[in-house]
Amino acid sequence: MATTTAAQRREADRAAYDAFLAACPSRMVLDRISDKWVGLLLAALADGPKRYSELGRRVAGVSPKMLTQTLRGLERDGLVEREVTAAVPVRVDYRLTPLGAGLHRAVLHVKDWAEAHVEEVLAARDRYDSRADTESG
Amino acid sequence: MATTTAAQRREADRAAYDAFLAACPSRMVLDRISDKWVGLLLAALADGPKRYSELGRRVAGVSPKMLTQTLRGLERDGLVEREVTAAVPVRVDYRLTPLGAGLHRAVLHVKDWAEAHVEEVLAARDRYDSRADTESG
DNA sequence: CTGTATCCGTAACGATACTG
DNA sequence: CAGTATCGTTACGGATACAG
Repeated sequence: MATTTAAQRREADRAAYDAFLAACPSRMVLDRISDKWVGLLLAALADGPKRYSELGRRVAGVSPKMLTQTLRGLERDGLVEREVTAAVPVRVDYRLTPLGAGLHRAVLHVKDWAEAHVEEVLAARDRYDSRADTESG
Repeated sequence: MATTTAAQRREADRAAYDAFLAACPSRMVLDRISDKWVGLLLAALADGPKRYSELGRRVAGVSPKMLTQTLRGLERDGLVEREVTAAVPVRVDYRLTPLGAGLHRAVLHVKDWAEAHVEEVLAARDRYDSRADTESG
């Protein structure tokens, strides 16, 4: 009965592995910041609290659904704080918590690396693509 | 004819915005590391070169397709190097380039933050979920 | 051993309309 | 203003079979 070994082995691995990942802090955070809008939102909130609609304008292109959804996720993780002011038109402000600010700083390191090395990456990309062209021709 | 203003405005914004994002270094890198397997591969390669199948085992659960696809993306960006040894069973090793090692270090900052603050995040999450339960009850 | 090509299911995302 | 609910699409990831 070794005919399904590879597939079943992978499946078994994946089970144990998923459990492991659920407890893996870096994986959890990587998942968070990999959300399409999280990085933008963190940046948008970095220089002070913003209203819901203000955020909608700052990250240009986000739908209400994704804005709310992303904000909720961030709020759940204690990264942003939601403050409701019960005025005539309701007013809601979002702000980074200290925790959220910390994450933002960590992500900033990645951003710094990116800005410092983007040219090298782009150059590598060009080289790779040219090579691919050459080899197919 | 202002009935479609909001939608069309968003669409227009998104066009300009996508162009902007394409040139945004941090966005580009965030997109890279948001690839489900990039983080794991970076970590797997951090302590030295590995063979294709070795990587497959280290990141337990990855399919050949995703392994190759991710490796190719990394190689294209100059983050990993692929070395083929034309032996009887073909042998292929992958290693981090200096560029790739640099990115790994940047991501490590995020990992460090994650490990330092995972408990706070988890606590926040519990609090949020309890609150949600309470409010619906 | 090291991939490549194909098919398929899921889940993320986006657009829209509607509510408090 | 600040969301929520629903629907459609699409792109990502996984399984499988096959090739060099």
